[in-house]
Amino acid sequence: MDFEKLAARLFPKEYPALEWYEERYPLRALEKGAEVTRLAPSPTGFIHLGNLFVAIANERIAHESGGVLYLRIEDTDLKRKVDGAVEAVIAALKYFDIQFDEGAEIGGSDAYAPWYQRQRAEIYHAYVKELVRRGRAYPCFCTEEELAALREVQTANKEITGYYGKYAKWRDAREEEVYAALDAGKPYVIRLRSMGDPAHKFTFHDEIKGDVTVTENDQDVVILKSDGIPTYHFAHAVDDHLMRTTLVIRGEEWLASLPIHLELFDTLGFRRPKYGHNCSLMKMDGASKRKLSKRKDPELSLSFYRQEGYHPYAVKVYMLTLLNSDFEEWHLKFPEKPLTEFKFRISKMSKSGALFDLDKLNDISKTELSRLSAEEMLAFLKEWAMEFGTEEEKGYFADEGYLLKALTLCMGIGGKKRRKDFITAKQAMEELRYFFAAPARRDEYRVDGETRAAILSEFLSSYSAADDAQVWFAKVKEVASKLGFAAEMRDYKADLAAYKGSVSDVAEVLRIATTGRANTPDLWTIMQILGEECVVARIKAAI
RNA sequence: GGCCCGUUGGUCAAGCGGUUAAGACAUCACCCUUUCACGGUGGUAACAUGGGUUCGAUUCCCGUACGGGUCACCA
Repeated sequence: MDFEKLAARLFPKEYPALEWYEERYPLRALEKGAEVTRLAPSPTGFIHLGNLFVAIANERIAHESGGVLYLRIEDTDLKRKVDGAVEAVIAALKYFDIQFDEGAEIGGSDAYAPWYQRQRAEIYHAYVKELVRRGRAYPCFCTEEELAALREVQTANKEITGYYGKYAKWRDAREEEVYAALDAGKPYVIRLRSMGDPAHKFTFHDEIKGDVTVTENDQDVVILKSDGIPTYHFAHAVDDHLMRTTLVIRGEEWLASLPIHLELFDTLGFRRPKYGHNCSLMKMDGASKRKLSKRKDPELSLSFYRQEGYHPYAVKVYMLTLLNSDFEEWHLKFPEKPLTEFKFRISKMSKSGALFDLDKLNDISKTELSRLSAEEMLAFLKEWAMEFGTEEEKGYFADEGYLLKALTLCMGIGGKKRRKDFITAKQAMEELRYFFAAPARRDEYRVDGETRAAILSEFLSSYSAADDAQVWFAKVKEVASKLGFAAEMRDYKADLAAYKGSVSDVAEVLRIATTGRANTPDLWTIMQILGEECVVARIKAAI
């Protein structure tokens, strides 16, 4: 077989010599030890927690080592492409504070562009042509049906499935056959002529998994699809080499195809990058664990967390606690320190998959939200409400001073005495509702209507917004004793039968009448914020 | 099914041949308290399993079980 002739036939176009690409995309001038990492999503428009998980690891390692994080778009599969997906992915990652240095739509250096694989077709062709010329790649005219039939036979014979060795029909096809097929205009793919020996196993050092045994690849994998676009495997090799990636951190689902990638790097004469295959985030599905899936877990998409109003910082903190086991302790010790000061290490990443724990995320969210200053909280709530809130909720921001007051005095935001009432912005807006709207009663009264009316009227008769907290509560106690409730909890507990209830029952009636709910922050404070007129009106309405 | 990876409380996890086997979340009890939230104190709860190696194995080796990943012209 005349490979030179075949290469010219397959790729009539003259491409620059491969050395030209090496010079066009030179080694990056970075400090020793600096890692170049990347995120390479395919534009399906869907990005979930698992993607963020990997993204944070890549970002931390690149930036902590003084390196670079870039964004490449793997749009080689037309079937999966969704319009506007790239923008959606970038927006989602930006929301969670993933800072790229360069890449698609990032606006940094374009020295290693283009960033979309579809725009890199010529580069791939130049390399494939060279491979054909060297006899290391060849055209294959098998149809999908033929390949499916082959798979069936192999499965029936309990052999390894795939296109390899004696099953690689076009691997050593005669020249006439190849040209006949070409002349007939048959569609074809280009395959790698693998030189691997499946009997040969070797140890590969993975940055996360440690030493793993891998078997040499002997599959003549497709490197160029019939539409002239490379498969992931080939694009990975060419792009990560030319973009000078030093460390590839990706999901462990890629570990199985590592032998292919290694052979590709080697036959192309590229220096292999380091690899770290991290475990996927898992989720309980009935009684068993399984990795997060785009299709099955829409509630795990990043947009879901935005809609719910989880604070991006909290999500990031949670991801980091899963990513590096000692992060949680560090963050507990230095809650004020910026996350970037934590010594993130790839070696501290877990080898086994972690189960996503919503309880834990919620706890972290409450804590982080309670640490926000009132102004930060206001800004956070506003941003969320303007995008996802109801019209009513948007209206809460008409008087920001009032909302700020409610947040500070009542919810204890930004103060010393912190409450942890809120998990999400969505929930916070619901909790804040009674500051703005007449209470829709959510919780039921426990005392009967008659007593209730008596309590409320009695309270109203002496209520004054000018009273301080002590005086106010003393008056509530008076109402209690007047109506047969214990003014002191101590007395009540000592002799349950002697009273109709305690002052807490009286307070509950007042609380529900003014806010609609049995559980709220300090009632006196709430009344101070609402103002006398409003309180009186609400209580009257309740009577 | 073949190949690869993993297995410490319900969950995330420290541990790297000798420990009363950390810590966090969840859970339970109590304290604080006009409710809730916060905070405090304490409790329940774990080395998958069988063999080795060793004076001694959670830790090292082998098998078994269980869980996960992967076997495309998808990434």
